[in-house]
Parts: sequence; C-alpha cells; structure tokens
Amino acid sequence: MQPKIKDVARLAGVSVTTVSRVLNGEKYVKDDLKRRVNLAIEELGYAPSHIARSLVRNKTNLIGVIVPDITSSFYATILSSIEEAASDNDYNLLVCNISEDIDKEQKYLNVFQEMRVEGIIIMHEKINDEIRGIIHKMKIPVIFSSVKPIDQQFVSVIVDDYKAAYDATNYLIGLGHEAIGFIGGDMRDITSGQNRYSGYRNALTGGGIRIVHEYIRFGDYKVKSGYEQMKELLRVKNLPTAVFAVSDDMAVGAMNCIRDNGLRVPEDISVMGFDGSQLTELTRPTLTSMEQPIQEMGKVTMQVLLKQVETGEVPDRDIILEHRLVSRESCMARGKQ
Amino acid sequence: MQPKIKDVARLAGVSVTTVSRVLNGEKYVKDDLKRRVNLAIEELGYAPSHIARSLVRNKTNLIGVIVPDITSSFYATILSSIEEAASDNDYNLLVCNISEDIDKEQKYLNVFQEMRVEGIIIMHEKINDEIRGIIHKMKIPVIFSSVKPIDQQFVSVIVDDYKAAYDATNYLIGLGHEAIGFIGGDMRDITSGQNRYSGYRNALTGGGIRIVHEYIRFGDYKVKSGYEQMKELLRVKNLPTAVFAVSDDMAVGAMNCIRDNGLRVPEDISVMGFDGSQLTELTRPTLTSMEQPIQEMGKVTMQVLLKQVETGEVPDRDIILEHRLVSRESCMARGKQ
DNA sequence: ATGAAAGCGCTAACAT
DNA sequence: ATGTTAGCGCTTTCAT
Repeated sequence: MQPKIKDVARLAGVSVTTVSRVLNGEKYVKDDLKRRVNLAIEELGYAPSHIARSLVRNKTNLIGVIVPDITSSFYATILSSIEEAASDNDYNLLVCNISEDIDKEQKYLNVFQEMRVEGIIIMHEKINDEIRGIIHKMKIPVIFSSVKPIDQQFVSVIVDDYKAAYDATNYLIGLGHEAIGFIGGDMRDITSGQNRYSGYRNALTGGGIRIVHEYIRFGDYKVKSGYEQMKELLRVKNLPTAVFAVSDDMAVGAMNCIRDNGLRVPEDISVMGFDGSQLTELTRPTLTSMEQPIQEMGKVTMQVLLKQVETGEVPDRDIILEHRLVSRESCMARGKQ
Repeated sequence: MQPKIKDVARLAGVSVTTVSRVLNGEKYVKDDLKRRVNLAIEELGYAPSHIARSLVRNKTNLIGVIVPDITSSFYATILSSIEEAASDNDYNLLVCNISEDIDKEQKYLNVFQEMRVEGIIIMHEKINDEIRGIIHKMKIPVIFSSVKPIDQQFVSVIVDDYKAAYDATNYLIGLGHEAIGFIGGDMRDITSGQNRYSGYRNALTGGGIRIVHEYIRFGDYKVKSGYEQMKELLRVKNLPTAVFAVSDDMAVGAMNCIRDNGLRVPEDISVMGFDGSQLTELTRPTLTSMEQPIQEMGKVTMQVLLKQVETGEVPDRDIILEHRLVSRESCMARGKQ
C-alpha cells in the first residue's frame, strides 16, 4: 500500500494542509517546515495520488486519442508528435487503436467519458451517426487531425487536400505525362477521398487532358490495396506513364506491382505518393511524394485542442497547414529514359 | 458539468446506493427499480466516474507502457497487440514514447506512480541505476517485452536471441556462404546486442569458419545505421557474400546501400534480417528474416503481467517464445546466380 | 430489498 | 504561517 499525504504529515510532524502546500508550491510555508516535509516525502517515496487530485480539482489532465492503425508509419508519426506535445504540457494520453473496429471505438469513447478525459483527438473520418451522437452528447472538446468528417461542427487540422492533389497531378503533367493513373482513397472520406480525387480531375482538365475512366481506381490507403489496384491499371490497353496514389503506402504497393510485372519505375511508369512517411526514403527508387507536415500536424493539433480545453476558445475554422512536394527518384519526365 | 450518481438517484426516485447496485450488476434490486434507474441513466447520459471509482476501489485498471520508438514498425506492432490484450481485459494503457530521452522516462515513471498504474511494461533494455532504483521502489509489477535487462529480478518475454542468431547464421552457412558480414546491435544490450553476436560467432565457429574482424560492425538497429555500417563492409578487400543484420530496419539499410553501390541483392550479396517486421514484404527483393512472433509477444506480455497484477503470481523465469526463419528473396545460395 | 452514512486521498475555504 | 474541516463522486458496511 502506497504512503498517503497523512503519512507524510505525521512523519514530518505537520498537518496535511502544510504537506499539500509544499506539494503545490504555495508560499506561506516556512523553509524549515518545507525542508522537513520534503525529507519525509523522500523517505517514504511518496507520490501524490493523481486520482484523488483529479477528483477534487475536477481536472484529469487526460487526453483521449483515437488512431485508425498505429502500425502505419503515418499515424505512428503523428501520434508521436501528439504525445510529445502532450507531455510538454503535462497532459497524458489514453490511446485507442481501433483498427477498423467500430465497436471498439464506441467502447473507448465510453471509457474516455468515464475517465473524464478533457479532450479527444480523432484521426479518421469514418464517423457514423451513432458515434457522432455519442460525441455530441459528451460535450468534450473534440478535434480531428489529418482528416475532416462531414460535420461542420468539428475543427480539423489538415492540409488543403484538394490543392495538394491538384499540385501533385500538375507536377506529373509538367513532366510531360498525359496518361496519368490515379489510385484514390475511400470516396466516403472527404479529405483523403473526395478532395484528392477532385484535385486530380481538375488538374487534368486544367491541363487539357481528357479524363480516362480506366485510369481511375480506389483503394484503402494500405500497401496491399496499392498493389492490387496497380495490377488493374496494368490491364488497361494503353498503360499509364505515371500513377498518383493518395498514400505513400499505396504508392509503394504500386511500385512493387510494377516491378513484379517486369516494368521499371520510373523509366516505364512514374509513381507519386502522398503523405511524406518514412517509407519514401526506404524504397528503391526513393518515392516522390506530396508531403503533409506530419510532425507539425500532431503538434498543432494538440496545441489547438489544449487551448480549447483551457480557455474554451474554439477556432472558427479548420487549421490548414502547408503541403510540400518532395521530388525523389520515382518520377521522371516522360520519354526521357 | 457531467451528471453524477446523485442526479441519477434523484431522477429515478431512489437512493444512490440503489443506483450503485444496478451499475455494478448486483442482485437484490427489484426489476422495477432497475428499469427506472437505467432509464434515468439513459436520459442523463450518465457515465460513472472512473476517478471516483478508482479512489474507493483502490484499483485503476491502468497499465503503463514505455516504448523506445513508436514510429518503428516493430514496436508499433508489439504495442498494438499489447493494446488489444489490454482492451480485451478492460485495462487501459498509458503510453510513454521515450525516443532515447532518459529524462522523459523518469518523468513518466513518476507519472505512472501518481496515476497508480497497476503494472508497467518496458520495451528497452537501457536501464540505468537510477531508473532501476525508481522501479524497485515503486513495488509495482514490471515486465520486459522483447528485451532483457541485466537485472535478474525482472521477467522478460523474449525469443532465444542466441539461438535465433545462431540459426540465422547457420542458414547462411548452409547456403554455402563463408564470408558472412554481421551488423550487430548495441553490445550493452543483452538480448539484441550480446546474445545475437554470440550466436553469430558460434555458428561460424561451429561451421569451421574463421571469424574475420572486418566483417563485424555494430549499429543502432535503425535503417540509417544499417546503411552506414554496410558502407564500411563494402570497403573490406574481400567483400562478404552475405550479411546478417540483427534488425530488419538495418537489413533494409544494408540492402539499399548495396544497391546504391551498384551491387545486387542477393546475386552479389545475400541479406538476412531479424524481427519479422512489416518491412520484410515491402522491399524488393523481399527480405529473408529471422522472425520473432511479434503479435504473440505483445499478447503474452500483457497476459503474464495481468496475471501477476491480479493474483500476485510471478513467473519463476523468462518466457521464451519460438523464433522462426522466414525465407524470402534476399538470400540465395552462393555462386548460384 | 432498500437506504443512511462513513470513508477512499486529496484540496481549498475558513479559522486562528 | 499553520491547522481544521468540508467536500470531490463513488462503494460499502451496517441498519432497517
């Protein structure tokens, strides 16, 4: 059984209030007493109970985080910067890895409520009505990171996905490509689904390029689906000379598929990714990618959330961070090999 | 302000005791009352305060986890299975990502104590005396996952690293290789440093192969150091025909380095990894690896820890899981190209 | 079968 | 400058 404040008080020969005062760094405690108290704390190995403190202060310093898949490099990186920002501000994280399990999400939202977390960060946009209802009822600050749900009531920290996809596609057009394949995301997703798809289409149209139905596929952001969708693209009569995948994972899958089918990246087909995950530097050829400022995204998300938690201040619109195209080896000018 | 048990009691027209009883599924509550209480709970959106419960029950259902680097695929995968096992048993995780920051580790251990976590999982073996002292003072069940600290007092869930490295090296010998490079870990680490190194050496000796000093390098398990150590190996006069790296990340770095220097894997140099991370299937060629049962490791870790938490039962020795060599494309028989 | 009241470890009025 | 005491929201004797 751990020592309590009472034990410290008794050992130091003071009242619990005095102990509490030195614990919380208040003035009005003589140095002499302060010393005795600290000695007693040291001797007993006393650490104040966060539980009891939370109860009386009505403040838990806990933030709940819902991640779709912690084994994905993209989310792991955001999470690590979220954790860092939390730690810097003396908040702790309760992490829920839902891995597509909607029931688990509900369960955790309930846990979050029971634990009285002071804010919630959500990193996926597949919010159904039930979840939405639960969130609204909780009346806890909620912020979305890297995604945007249909709800206008929640603020998101994101890049301009439309513009980013537009710029990425435009870059390929600038390299002389006209037959540009697209491996998109889930069209039920606003940011990574719809917006990136629109960006792709409008860039083509803007470049005077006809949109070819067979060049357009949709995956689930993971390596495997990039591989499979690429396999379909390779069945098209006139092969695309470039492919834009809306996640680095899918781009890697696409590169592997191209290679496994005896073609070369980028000589035969250029590949462009999206995200700026660690994978971009690991592959050969290295992967050109439309990068999100992943680290910053996590940090900003936590800062905005904590501001809301502590001051009640809610941003009046989404926080848009800058995207940046990082050119590596997987894309080359058409016909330059 | 969230509703409290008192609010529920008032709305249902019963005492708080009765509400508490239905909350905890006790008998001795008439169906009629139970119904009224549940209705009130529903109407108010009431969720019992975990804080208050923890205080009176003297039980938090919290487990602290210390991860060296959450952005590494290996740790992320263990963590995800730890989280799953925790969730299945109604425990929640407080995750600390130390990323080489020893101060942060100390800070978090203190947080763990204040939060009254019921157990701690640690996934790195760089425990210094100060940390060790703190852990011992806390008197909370501690378990190590995938690593083994020098202390004999802590139990670890690991593979037989010596045997695994021995088997891996032996596999390369079986393929006809004699000039086998080694990219090891930190020799201050028992499992991933010393034991794997011994396995490598003894396999060579057992195969009647002389140990060549220039073939032996040490890295920090990350991709970059695999790349850099491989660069050194390529400077040796008689190039190794195979290289064994004690992490998949380093193996990938080594493969990239070999390729960037105009050589081919596995035709010129075979590469063997260690861990069985997701990377093994992403690279081209795919990576042959001495795999740890990563998922199982996380699950078993949590099960053993929870058993100790709930029954006080401490295993009398380390839990050794089976390693398994998975042969992919990065290793081939010598002189078979 | 239901309720009143004590107490979990702490903080914060309030007193002195 | 220090101490007394009343809660924080819940569970759990102990009564009834």
